[in-house]
Amino acid sequence: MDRDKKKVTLKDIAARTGLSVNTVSRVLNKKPYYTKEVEERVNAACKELGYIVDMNASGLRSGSTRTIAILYDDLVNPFYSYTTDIISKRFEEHGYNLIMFSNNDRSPYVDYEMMRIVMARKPDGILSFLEPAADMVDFIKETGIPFVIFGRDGSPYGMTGVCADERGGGRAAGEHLLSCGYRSPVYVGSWHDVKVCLDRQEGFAEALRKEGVELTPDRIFYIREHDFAEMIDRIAALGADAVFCFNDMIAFVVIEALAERGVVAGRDIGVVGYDNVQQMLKMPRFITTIDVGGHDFAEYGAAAMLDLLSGEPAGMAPFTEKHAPPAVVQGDTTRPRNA
Amino acid sequence: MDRDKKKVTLKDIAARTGLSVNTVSRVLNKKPYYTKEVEERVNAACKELGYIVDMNASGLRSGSTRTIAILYDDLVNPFYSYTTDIISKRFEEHGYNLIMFSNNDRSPYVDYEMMRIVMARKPDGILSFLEPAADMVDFIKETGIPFVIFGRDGSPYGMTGVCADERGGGRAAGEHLLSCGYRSPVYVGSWHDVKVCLDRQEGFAEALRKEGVELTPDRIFYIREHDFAEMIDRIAALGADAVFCFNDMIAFVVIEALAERGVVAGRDIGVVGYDNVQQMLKMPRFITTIDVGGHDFAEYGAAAMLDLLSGEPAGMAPFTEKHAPPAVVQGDTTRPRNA
DNA sequence: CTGAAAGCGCTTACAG
DNA sequence: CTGAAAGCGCTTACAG
Repeated sequence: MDRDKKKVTLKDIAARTGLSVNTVSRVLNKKPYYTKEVEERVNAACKELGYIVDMNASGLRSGSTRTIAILYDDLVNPFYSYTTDIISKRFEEHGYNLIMFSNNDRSPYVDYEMMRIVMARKPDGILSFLEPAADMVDFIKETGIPFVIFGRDGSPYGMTGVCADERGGGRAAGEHLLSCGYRSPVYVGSWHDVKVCLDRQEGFAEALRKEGVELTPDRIFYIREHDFAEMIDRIAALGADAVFCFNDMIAFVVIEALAERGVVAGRDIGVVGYDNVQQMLKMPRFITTIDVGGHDFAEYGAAAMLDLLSGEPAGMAPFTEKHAPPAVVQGDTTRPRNA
Repeated sequence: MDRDKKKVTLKDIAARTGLSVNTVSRVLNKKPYYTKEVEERVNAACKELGYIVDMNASGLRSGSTRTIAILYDDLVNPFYSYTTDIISKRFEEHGYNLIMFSNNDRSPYVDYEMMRIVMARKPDGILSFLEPAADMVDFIKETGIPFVIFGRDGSPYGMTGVCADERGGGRAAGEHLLSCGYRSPVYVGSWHDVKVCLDRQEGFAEALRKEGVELTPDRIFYIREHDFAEMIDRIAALGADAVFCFNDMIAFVVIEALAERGVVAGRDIGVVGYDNVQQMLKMPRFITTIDVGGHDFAEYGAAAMLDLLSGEPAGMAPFTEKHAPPAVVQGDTTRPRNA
């Protein structure tokens, strides 16, 4: 293993073995037609010289870079980092590496500026935690690159999306709050135009309506579109007795802000989040949340992408058909109230 | 913007403008020597045809791929995802993209198998949350690729490492536990051979010793090397009244396991973590932990890498010289005891 | 200021 | 079964 400071290329292996670069390449890529003896000579020389393939050169010629782009807005949310961790491991097993692209929290959308940077890397596939902007849908399809939207419904775009039963999750949250005796809840979403956000909202409203509680527009907030302090003030002013949040990260900041006003979650107000990130972090249970089965969900997303990459249609059964529906995980932030 | 399904290359722009690919390339890379008129023609054609550079081809020829490799073992730990998020944003501003490499939690080390896969991508720089394995130090140096170890001391390897005052953090934890009246603490580290883990341990032991409390070997555990259940049993059997954990993620599982045995953190036993991940997640404060200033720390790491990439020596002042020392953040998991 | 040629390190046809 | 040639899409010297 006497490696040189200068980089070792196929040419060096060819010279060392007396073979052509062509043959060396064929052996390393396990293409048919070479003798056992040649194979051993090549492998010995590679080991001896410390040969490492250049995937950039390989990708340029072959058209496949063996990379997957991951598009996200907030890696700190454990829902994303947990999913990314699992997905990256699965991809690495298949010889793919992940390239990360953050939209710097600008919006919940993949826009042209972002796609430019992504396309410059010529990924074999794109896994996005963001929905495509309306004017990007055709662009993305025309690239011909497998595109999987994770945690978002793909059907509005005619794309492969991996999501769970979002309405069902919202309903579960609503039913839980009602069963605890909360009668005056509000919803805190992320963005008004993100479909999963609306799905959870509608499922939530549906469950409330069934019991005669109306989720009127003044009880619906989008944290990314409101001034935060003002939003908290209005929730307090409404005399809300419960908050259903689009996800746990939103719930955390809401709980914190309410606490600063002396309103304690679980005691003075009920709070339900979504995603069960405390389990992903192996934290002691704290928040009442909706669990969609994060581990299986991530695996399912990885499988969807690998299917597309192997040229198969994304004809997977929806996640909800093969897995348990979203379920309430009871924490300290909701409790039965004296009616 | 009538883009074609087939990819648009410099050749197409050259044909469209009547210039050579050479000139087009020079304009796009803002190399000196071209007229304003040529520049405008090139830009118009690029926009019209939807040209996007191929960074693989560019990197192959120029020798710089504009990518940074990130090496990690556990992206779910918010200390890593938070840092990665900040670093990736900073790098993207400078035209670099991140490629992720997980060692699948095998060990706290970068080994040859991992470096092979990394090197195949020809990154311009490597930012590692893992220390290099002993036999990898020379190999890594010989690559000539800027290598920054984040959250780890680089000096044992003669490499650039970004870490805070780890001994000081351990001391702070020890002093805090003593000041609360805990007299019989244990330490739960990660791996016995990771320097920061030992540094925190030694700082901790030092603070205890000063007050006549000895951290004997039977009171030191490494979670990655012990059977977990057995470790918890032994902590209970020792009659420990406090636990200092290497980081918050370890503290979380320890708190959970103790709770299952009816030992409640904050009530029956004091627990101190490290990193203040609850703040990174904007969660309500829960655990007592040591804060090193995560945001500045990440920025500092990004700056160290960017310095190296621009050819400057990594002659930065140690993080601790320019920032506040590690400090205790009081949570619910420790409280003053009746002496 | 612009262009023709060479070459980065591979893989892909195509010959033999 | 192996090799010589071409080419992926760029950028880098080098001419003019």
